[in-house]
Amino acid sequence: MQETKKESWFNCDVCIFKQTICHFITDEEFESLFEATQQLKFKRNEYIMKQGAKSDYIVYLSKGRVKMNSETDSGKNIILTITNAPILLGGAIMLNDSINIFSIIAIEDCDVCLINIDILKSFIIKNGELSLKLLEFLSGMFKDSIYNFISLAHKQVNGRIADILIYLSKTIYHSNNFTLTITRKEIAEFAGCSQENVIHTLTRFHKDEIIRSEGKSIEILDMDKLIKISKIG
Amino acid sequence: MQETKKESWFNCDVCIFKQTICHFITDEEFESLFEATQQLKFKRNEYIMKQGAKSDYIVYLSKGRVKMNSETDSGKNIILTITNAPILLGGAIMLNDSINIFSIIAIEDCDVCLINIDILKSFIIKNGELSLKLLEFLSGMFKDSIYNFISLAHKQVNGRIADILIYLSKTIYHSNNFTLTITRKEIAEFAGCSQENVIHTLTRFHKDEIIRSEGKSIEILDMDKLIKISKIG
DNA sequence: CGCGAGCTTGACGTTGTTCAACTAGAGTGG
DNA sequence: CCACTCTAGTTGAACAACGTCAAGCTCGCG
Repeated sequence: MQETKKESWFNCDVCIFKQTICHFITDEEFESLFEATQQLKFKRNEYIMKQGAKSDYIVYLSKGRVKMNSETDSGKNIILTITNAPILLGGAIMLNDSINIFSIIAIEDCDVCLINIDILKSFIIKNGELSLKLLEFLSGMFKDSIYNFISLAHKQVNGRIADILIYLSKTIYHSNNFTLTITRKEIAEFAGCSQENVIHTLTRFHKDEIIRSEGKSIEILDMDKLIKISKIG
Repeated sequence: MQETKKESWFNCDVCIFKQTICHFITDEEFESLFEATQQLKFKRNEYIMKQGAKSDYIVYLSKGRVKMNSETDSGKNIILTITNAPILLGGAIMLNDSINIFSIIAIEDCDVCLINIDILKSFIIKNGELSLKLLEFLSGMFKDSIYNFISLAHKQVNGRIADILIYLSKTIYHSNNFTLTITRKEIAEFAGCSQENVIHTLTRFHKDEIIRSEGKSIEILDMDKLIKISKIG
């Protein structure tokens, strides 16, 4: 986790955040926002935003994949959702008070911009189009969490694992044949079940020739069947 | 579900939405927004906003209590959260596209204003402070859902029912001694378990003198114990 | 080589669902 | 006034789903 400011090794010109959000602000405004922005690199398992802590920034993830993690006092974890770049992730600002109710943790090497909320807020007040765009952006991050919530509540493990495999393939790795960057334990935390249950389910899917599962490598052989399992629950 | 426009039987002067959000817009702007606002009454079990449907309004709940409900193809329901007036509830606008991913259903008689999104959007663009306030308001509605999600994923039925009882007492009915306006089936849908399991758990709590449960009437006798059960899971 | 982290397997007990039968109260119609 | 029906709530027993535990495996790394 190293910081290199002013001498940006990120190319802001290709940044979605700059292109869409900052499209509405002047060059000088962008400069002052940029001055107050930290550009950081995170490695796997490093905290980008910590549950329980105050944060005065929102996170723009320009490269890599992260998990939103909630941990109990007893040390149990659940993963609200997994997401990948490019995306804007707001912790505190979206939740009305300044304390994060979940953590954002890198599951791969990530490039991140931490954008100061106060300065951004001052622009929002001056610029309505910006705020509308921001509203759209930030709200998007909840959608996946809610979907996962619904999946978790409605379905049992078979269906939930099917959902997760479909989600990983379509939204996270963009392929039917992908190499996991998360552990079975993390899949279990995502599905809200035990690690052993994940493994049992995966081997069952493997035997039924719905997927090919070999260590970190997973290939979806029969997407239709997987969707059917997801629908049944 | 009857409509009475222009001759408002709601008193806008005591409306939180008007006081906070509309504080930032002019009287004329408020008038034009008011013209495009439907004031409606809903009875128990009526849909205020329907899952799968498009909606071009956000919901201001000025009286009553509602549930956010998600239903599967197979007819199973889960309740994302229950909330009460006064509160602003956005469906589509918060979720980046125009299709509602859950329903909002009255669980008691409700007074509701349906506020046109397009007109509101035009004010947001013109007025940054309004949009900031709106962002805060709308984001609040997700907080409870996320908390419930975490409870559901982390805990087993004992802890989830404890969570729900605490939530109902503190946030919904504002008393340790309240009369339920939802059925056991709805508690089950809230807790993500079967109706029988809810009843078994409630009678267990009753026998252990943690609560007094008599039909719709519930009294929390030992809040400390309930909190302990919630923490253990 | 030895160690540890991640993964896998099967046995077993707990938790929770399903099912079926029963109760209580509210509304309806003769 | 009494049947009747409908809905909500309740109970217990059988069964399935799931978590826990314990043991062993594999692979990368010092």
